[in-house]
Amino acid sequence: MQLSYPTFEERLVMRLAALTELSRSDRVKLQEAAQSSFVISEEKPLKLSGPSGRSRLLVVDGWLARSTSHQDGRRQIIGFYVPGDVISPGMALKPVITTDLTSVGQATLCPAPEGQSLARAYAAAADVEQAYLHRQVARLGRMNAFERVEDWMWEMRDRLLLSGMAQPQAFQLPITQDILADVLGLTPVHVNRTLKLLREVGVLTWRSGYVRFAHEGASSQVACEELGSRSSRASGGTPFTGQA
Amino acid sequence: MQLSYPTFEERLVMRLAALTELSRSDRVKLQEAAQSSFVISEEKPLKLSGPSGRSRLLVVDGWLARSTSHQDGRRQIIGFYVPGDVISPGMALKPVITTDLTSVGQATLCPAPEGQSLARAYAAAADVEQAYLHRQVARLGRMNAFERVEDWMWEMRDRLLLSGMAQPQAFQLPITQDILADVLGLTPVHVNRTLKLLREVGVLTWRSGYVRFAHEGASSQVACEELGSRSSRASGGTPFTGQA
DNA sequence: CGCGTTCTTGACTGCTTTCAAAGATGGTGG
DNA sequence: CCACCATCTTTGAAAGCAGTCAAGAACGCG
Repeated sequence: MQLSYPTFEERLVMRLAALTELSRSDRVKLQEAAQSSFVISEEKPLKLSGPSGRSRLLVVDGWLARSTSHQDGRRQIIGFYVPGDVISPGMALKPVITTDLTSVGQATLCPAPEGQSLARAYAAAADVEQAYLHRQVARLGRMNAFERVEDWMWEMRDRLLLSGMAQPQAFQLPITQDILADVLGLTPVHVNRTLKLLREVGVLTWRSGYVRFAHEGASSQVACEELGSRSSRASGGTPFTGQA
Repeated sequence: MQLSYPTFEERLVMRLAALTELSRSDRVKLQEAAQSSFVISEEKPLKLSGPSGRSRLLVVDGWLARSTSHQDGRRQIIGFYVPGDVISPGMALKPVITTDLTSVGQATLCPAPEGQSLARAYAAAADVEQAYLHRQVARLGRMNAFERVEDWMWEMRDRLLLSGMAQPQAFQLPITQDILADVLGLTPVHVNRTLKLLREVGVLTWRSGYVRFAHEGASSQVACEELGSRSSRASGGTPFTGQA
C-alpha cells in the first residue's frame, strides 16, 4: 500500500527538475507557488480557452482530463494531467477541435511561476506532452484492447513515478472503468473483460483504486508476446496470479 | 482540376500569415528562405532527433509523415506535414516513443528563418499541430471507418486550403490507400471498401490522386448523420455521470 | 440498511480483419 | 506501339475482436 505521497512542494520540484536543471531561486518559486494553490471541485469543467485561462497552471494534486465529445454521447479522453504536469492555455486561434478540461474527482492547481530555468522546464514539458500524444495515437490506432490497457498502465506508472506518486510496481488510479474506456477508445464492458484477462494472465491487478503489476518492467512489447503465446495456445488458463 | 499551385514563397507567407500578423521584414525572410530550399529524396527517413536536426524546418512542397512502428510490422502514421507546416525538432530528453519522419514521394524543405513575428507564428503553428493531434486521437478512439475517412479528408482540405494547395471542394492527395490505412488505424482493404462506400453514398471520390467532394462544407457531423440514416446507429458512446 | 454507482458476466450482433486472388494502372524497354 | 512488370486498387468469403443489450453482484455512502 501507498504509505505517503510527497508534499505538494516536493512533487512539483521533483517532476520539473527531471526535465531541466532548476535554479535554486526557481525551486523556491515553485515551493511558494504550491502554497497558493486552489482546489477544483469535482467534474467542473475549466474554461481555459477564454480570457480567464490565459495563464499557465501546475497540477499539484489529483487528475485532470482533457476530453472531447460528440453530441450523440460518444466521448474521447485525449489525455490526463497528473501532479507535476503543466497545463498551458494555448492560443487557440481557430478551434480545430474543442476540448474540455475537467477534474477527475478533486484536483488542486496553482499558477505556474515564471523563471529562467522554469521556462525551459515548461518547454520540455510541452515536448513530453506531445510525445505522449503521439503514443496515444499509436495506441488507439494499432493496438488491441489487451495491449492498450497494459501499455497505458505502464505509461501512467512511468509518469506518476516522476512526481513520486507511484511505486515501481504499483500506483493509485483514481478513475472508473468507464473513464478508462473513454481514454482507450473501448466500451466499459470490454475494458472490464480486458482487465479480467490481464489479471488471469498475470500481468496486473486493479482493485479498489490500486494498480499492482505482477512483474517488473514490462513494456508494451511484453503485451504482444503475451498475446501471441496466448492465442497460439488456443485458450489460456494461466496460473501465476499476482502477488498480494 | 488543379490549374496551378502558389509559388513556394506564396505558400509559406500565405500559411504563416494566417496564424499571426507577419511583419514586412519577416515576410521577406520567408521568401528568401524559400529560395534556399532543399529536396528530400523519396522515402528517406530524416533524423531529427540527432544533433543535425536541431533546427526548425518549413515544408515548401510535398508531404512528410511522422510515424512509429512495432517490430512486428504494424505501423501507425501520427500525422502529416504539408506545405507551410513547421517542423520543430523537440528536445526529446527521454524518448517516450520514437517516431520517424519520412517524406511521402518527394518533399522540399527549407530552414525556418528567425524573426519577431515569425516566432509568434511558429508558436501558433505548434498549438495548431497539437489541436490536430487531439483530433486524431478522437478520430481513432471514437469514430468508425466511414467517419474516420470523411473527417480526415475534410481536415486535409482545410489544412491544404491555408497554403493554397487545395480548392474548396477538391485537393490532390499524393498517398496510397495503404498509407491512409496507417493513418486511420485500419487495414488497406477496409479503407478501400470505405472509400467505395463514400463514393456510393455521394460524399466524395478519390481517383488518380485527386479527391473531390460531392457537396460543399460537410463536417464530420454530417458523417454521423449519413451513417445514422443509412443503417444501424453508430457505435454508441459511453454516457457520463450526470448527463443532461 | 437502502440506494445509486460501479463492476461483472452472458449471449448475441456486427464492424473490421484476414486470406486470397483478380483487375487496374503506370512506367520501361523491345 | 505493345508486351511486361511492379505497384496499387477491388472484390469475395470467412474468422475474430470489440460492441450491444441486459441483468445480477459488489461496493460505497448517508
